[in-house]
Amino acid sequence: MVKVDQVFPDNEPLNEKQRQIVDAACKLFTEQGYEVTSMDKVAAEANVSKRTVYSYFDSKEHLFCTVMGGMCAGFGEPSPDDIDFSGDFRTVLTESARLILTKVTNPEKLLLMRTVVGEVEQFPMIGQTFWNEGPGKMRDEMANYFRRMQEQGLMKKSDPVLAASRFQGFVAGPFLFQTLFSGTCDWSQEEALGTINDAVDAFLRAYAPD
Amino acid sequence: MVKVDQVFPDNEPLNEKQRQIVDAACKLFTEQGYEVTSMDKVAAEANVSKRTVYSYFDSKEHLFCTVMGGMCAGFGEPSPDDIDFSGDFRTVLTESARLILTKVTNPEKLLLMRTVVGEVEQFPMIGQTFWNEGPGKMRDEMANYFRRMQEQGLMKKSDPVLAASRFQGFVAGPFLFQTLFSGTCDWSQEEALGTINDAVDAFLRAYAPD
DNA sequence: AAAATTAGACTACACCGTGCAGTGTACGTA
DNA sequence: TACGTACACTGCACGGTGTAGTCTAATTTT
Repeated sequence: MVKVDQVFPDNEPLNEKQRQIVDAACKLFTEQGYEVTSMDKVAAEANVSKRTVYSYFDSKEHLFCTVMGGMCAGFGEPSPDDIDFSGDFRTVLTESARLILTKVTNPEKLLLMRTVVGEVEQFPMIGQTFWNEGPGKMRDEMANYFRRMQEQGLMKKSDPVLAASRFQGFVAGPFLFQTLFSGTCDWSQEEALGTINDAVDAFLRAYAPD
Repeated sequence: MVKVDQVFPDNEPLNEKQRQIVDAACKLFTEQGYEVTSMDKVAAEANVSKRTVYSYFDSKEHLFCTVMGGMCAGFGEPSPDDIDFSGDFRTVLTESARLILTKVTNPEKLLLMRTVVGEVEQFPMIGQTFWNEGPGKMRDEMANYFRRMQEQGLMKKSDPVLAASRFQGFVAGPFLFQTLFSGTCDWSQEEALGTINDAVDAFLRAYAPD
């Protein structure tokens, strides 16, 4: 089993052929999953011979872990580190909600999420990486922020990690659950982004300091 | 493509062999997914010859849709219909949160959820069925309840469907997202159930009438 | 010229779905 | 009791297909 942290071992930029292969693999793996995607399809989609694919990647597993590791890192962008946590509570929550919703309503990121969920049983490291780079990181950053806010008396006392995940669920749940499970969604991307104020207002009512 | 609503066409009880096959298929499909599960494995797990499997199910697709349809129906149990919506707001919310969390922390139901997410691209009907029997039904029942509460002035005015999905995300998000994406969870099942009051209190603060 | 890349054949294997000969069992008939 | 029959089931082999990964000889690029 190839480990995700073995991929991209150095920071050498990918050459053109590698780029084509990785792009094709990203597309096919996220659209069809690991099993259904064959190395022949990858080579064809990349306009490259199968032998060239194998000259850069030892095996299908290796290729899969490489591209998934890269996409998990990409999922983390834009990063919660970019959020300005110095504004007032409402502003920070609004900015955070926007970050969450742009990801959760992005079609490519949704394909990635679906693939991660579908393959995490066979490739546990992928799930760990995705979580650590994406929702887990966001959750922990927000939890730290909530902790500071509570210490300053600007937020109701409560478990910061739990509150942070509740915020994520509160903001993203309505769109993410339906999209993941049913493959469709009652709301468009614009409608989803239009619910940010509603979510922030409600969350503020729940977590305003006593 | 076999449609889910073609499965279990009549209500004849399954005989013993059928039961063995369906049980084995449920186990393997949810543990490994559609592609990795072979009909030979199903037959072996069911202690039945492959020929017998094919005497009851025309194809692998047919078997998959049958067992997934059955499991989606099973996911709906216990049903939101069983909730007593006549109690006060807090009681109904607590009961609903318990229903959600017992499902979301149930290992077998988690395997089913993961499989649905993973295969919904290849089998869209499965996703529809799962949604309609499970989270979608719960959401709509709660939305109707919220609408009635708002009409009676017992709940803050807001989009009932959105509020219902927010409730689901608020209650289940902290555990479901991490379990689905990373394959692990920071909280045990007991700890998750222990957060019900916290969730209900916070939700009540957010949606108390003006 | 040397290195990279190509197309395509090839191996070894797994899988889906079928065909078939033979076994076990229940039940009806002499 | 003895026989015959219907029927479900088994075990195994097989055709056709798809796939991971290798090999080679030719071609292109540097």
